[in-house]
Amino acid sequence: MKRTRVRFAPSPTGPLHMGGVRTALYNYLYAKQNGGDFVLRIEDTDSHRFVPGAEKYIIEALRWCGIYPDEGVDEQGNMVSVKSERHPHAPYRQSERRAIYRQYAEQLVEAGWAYYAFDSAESLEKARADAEARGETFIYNWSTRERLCNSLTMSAEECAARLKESSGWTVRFKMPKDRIVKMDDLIRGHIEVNSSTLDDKVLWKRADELPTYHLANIVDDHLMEITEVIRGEEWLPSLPLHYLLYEAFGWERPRFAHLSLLLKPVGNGKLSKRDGDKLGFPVFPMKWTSPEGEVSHGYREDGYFPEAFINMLALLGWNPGTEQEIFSLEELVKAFSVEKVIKSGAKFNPEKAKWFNKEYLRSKSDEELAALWMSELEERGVLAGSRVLAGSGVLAGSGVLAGSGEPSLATPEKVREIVALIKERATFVSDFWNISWYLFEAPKEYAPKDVAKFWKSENVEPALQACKECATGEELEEWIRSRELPMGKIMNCIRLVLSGSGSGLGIGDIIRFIGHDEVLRRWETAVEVLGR
RNA sequence: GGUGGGUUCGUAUAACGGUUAGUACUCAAGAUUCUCAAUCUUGCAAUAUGGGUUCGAUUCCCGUACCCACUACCA
Repeated sequence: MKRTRVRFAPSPTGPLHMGGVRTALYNYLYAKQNGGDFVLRIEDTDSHRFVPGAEKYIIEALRWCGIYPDEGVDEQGNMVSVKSERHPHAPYRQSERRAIYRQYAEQLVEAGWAYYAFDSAESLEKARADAEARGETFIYNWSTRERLCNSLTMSAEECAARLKESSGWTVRFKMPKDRIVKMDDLIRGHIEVNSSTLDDKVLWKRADELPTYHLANIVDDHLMEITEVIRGEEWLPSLPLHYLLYEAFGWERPRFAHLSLLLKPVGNGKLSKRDGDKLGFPVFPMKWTSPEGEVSHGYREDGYFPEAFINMLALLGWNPGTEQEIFSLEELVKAFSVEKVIKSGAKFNPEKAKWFNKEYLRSKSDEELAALWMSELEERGVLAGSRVLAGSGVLAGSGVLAGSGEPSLATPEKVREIVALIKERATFVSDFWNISWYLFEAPKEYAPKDVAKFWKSENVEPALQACKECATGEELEEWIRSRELPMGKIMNCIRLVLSGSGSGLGIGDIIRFIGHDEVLRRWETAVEVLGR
């Protein structure tokens, strides 16, 4: 049995988007499930579209997701250029492999599977325009190659002379006429295409003296002993070419699986960078700043847990056939199967992404969540031991957590207790503050709508009296009940005083955290601001 | 235009050719609570379309419509 080897081969033309992450994930799951290798290869044969930083971003993004390539990337997160036991197929960047490809292009020409073409960009453009004028479509293949400028239409001498000139040349694949190419896809099943409809694809580019994707890809997949190619659907139309290339080289071909595309949440079409910015959700795993300075959101910075992100992505276009929805990476490795990958494109649903994060958030321990929240609390200056407000150098004195009666700051212990109280109400750690800020600071203003509703003397007087006499939520309830006063109205009046609005945590909980003295202090402020 | 792929509630999806077409998200209602959130219960809501094969079709075949991808010396 051959060892399973798959690869993820992105092009560093920009940040990896979530569709790319999903492709990488499926490859990774497939490799691990079969005890095989997951290789990362960088396909940078397009020198014009190269974007600095993109490669680094891709590697970092995969690491954030917990996807570590077995081959191609070293422990420091750099692409490997030198062969070693761990990385026997180095280099893994195609630009560093340029010397390898040339011979294969020539081999194909010698074997009659390809030919040299000398047509200028202008002449091809003209041919296209002429065809269009006649209402036809120009296609460089069996139907036209006899009339164009290539090694098939000129003498060997002339061709040799042309090759010596600096004018440049390309190598084109000589797509056979009328061959039914029979293909099999792990996801889509059997597919047949008549080769007559295909064109003579350029294999070797004159422009930068590099192979095109098609050549480099097949050569590298062969050299790197790839057994399964799992890639995006956009490659399906070139699958016949790739089949024929394997045949031309006489190589055993890998098995193929073409993944459907990720579609935008509304309307049609594939998910693009623009949609995210427009509809307010990230399409990238991490924040990305383009060389021009344009910033795009990332799941990481927006507060998503990598496990939630990965889980959500895994179920977008695949499901195990059971009703389980929450999967760890290890569970995904066990449950995944390419055959169950959905054929049709999946519209991405940002709401569901949030739901996943919420699920993961509540499954985390209070300690872990508290730890994640600490830096924000520190910046806000409400933490015991962090006296200085970030940037301002002002002493933090507004913290009022229960204790001595003097304004006091939150201890890690308190923070953990607060987290336990609020985590079920949050989707992100960044929601915590909005939910619980009034446990750390006294409200400075009061929601007008709730003031109008609850700040009435028939509520205010008993509410104040109750707060003076009771130290806990239970006592308060008993106090109100025994006097047969309207519970909701009185409680909301108190909540208004304590939190500045008519909605939020339970009164008992608030009092427990801020203490009785602080309750009375907040009453003083409220009466001052709102009158009686 | 050509070639290929696709089509089950709004979204993601389930259903050996036999199910009251299931589940989750969203939404709505009710329960609960001092409010909100959470939670629980209930509800709304789908097999694109026309033929065929079959005792029986979401499932198999053909046509149509619609959507997507590809159609570069991009990947």
